[in-house]
Amino acid sequence: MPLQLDAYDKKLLQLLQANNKLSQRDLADAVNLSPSAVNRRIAALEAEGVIMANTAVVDPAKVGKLITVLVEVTLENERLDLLDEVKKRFVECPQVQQVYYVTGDYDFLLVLAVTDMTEYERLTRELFFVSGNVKNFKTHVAMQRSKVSLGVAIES
Amino acid sequence: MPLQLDAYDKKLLQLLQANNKLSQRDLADAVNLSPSAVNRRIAALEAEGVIMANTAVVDPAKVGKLITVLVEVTLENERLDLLDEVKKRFVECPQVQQVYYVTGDYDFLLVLAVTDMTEYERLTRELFFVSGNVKNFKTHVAMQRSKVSLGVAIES
DNA sequence: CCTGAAAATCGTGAGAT
DNA sequence: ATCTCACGATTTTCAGG
Repeated sequence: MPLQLDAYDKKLLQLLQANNKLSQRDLADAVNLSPSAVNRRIAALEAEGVIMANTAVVDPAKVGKLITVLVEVTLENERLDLLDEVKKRFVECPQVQQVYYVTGDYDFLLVLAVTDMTEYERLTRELFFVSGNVKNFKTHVAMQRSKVSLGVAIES
Repeated sequence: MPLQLDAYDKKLLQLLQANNKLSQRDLADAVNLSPSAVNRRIAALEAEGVIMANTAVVDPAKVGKLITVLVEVTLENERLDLLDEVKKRFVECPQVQQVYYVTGDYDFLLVLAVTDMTEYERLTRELFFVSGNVKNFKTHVAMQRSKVSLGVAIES
């Protein structure tokens, strides 16, 4: 499943993860290919799903989301349909950035970007109490977001 | 510090978080402005740091990073210089996607994308044992990455 | 602040290697 | 697979409201 990526593809992925607004000409210069070769390779990487999305990263603080919260959630019951129901609720909440279903002493880890603790408290009600399937949750407030990316290390 | 963003800016941010490759003309149509107005506003959002980066999101699995690991790290000593030293090590590691310094019963939460558990084990040595300031760490392997984004909810 | 047009730059497909 | 070239589209700047 890890596809065949040659050195050109890897270099392009590194560059595009850092800045996907680089022109295909500049990319071409950087990797020593022609612009049209770059164009084709990027199209292929997108078609194969290696590049899943192209996004602007917004600073939460600059749009009023001053608080990042990490939440460990433990379920009452892990029956598949109940699990999916609660997962769906997490995923669809716009303040929830990330949802991981994990091994270990809790079931989900959530990352949220919220305006203030009042908003967070309201969300806890919507996300955890309404369902009835959440046994407990533990809240951690992030004092620092020292590194926040989705960047993947691409080995040369 | 939450800047003055009008309805146009907010709509543009929503659209660009979903897809920053939309042409300025399409954006202009979507928000009912001229393309050049859109151009100016995006430039301003980038200059103000509201848009922090423009990135291609890579599927970790497609480039061989099959495992996502969440790690809770507890330090021995939170003296500022020691804290910065260990934080720096975390941030600079390319397999580490995210570093949060948090309140609660541990100090850091890390998100890593790794090839396999062998690579993770090697990294634990580099990141946790070499420093000497890590009291303990708890590893959670993500069975599902149900939602992974840096998207911020922009209230209309 | 905006619009609209001109100028510069860029993406993309055709054809040849 | 690749490159070069040319065309159409896009971005960007600037004059005027």
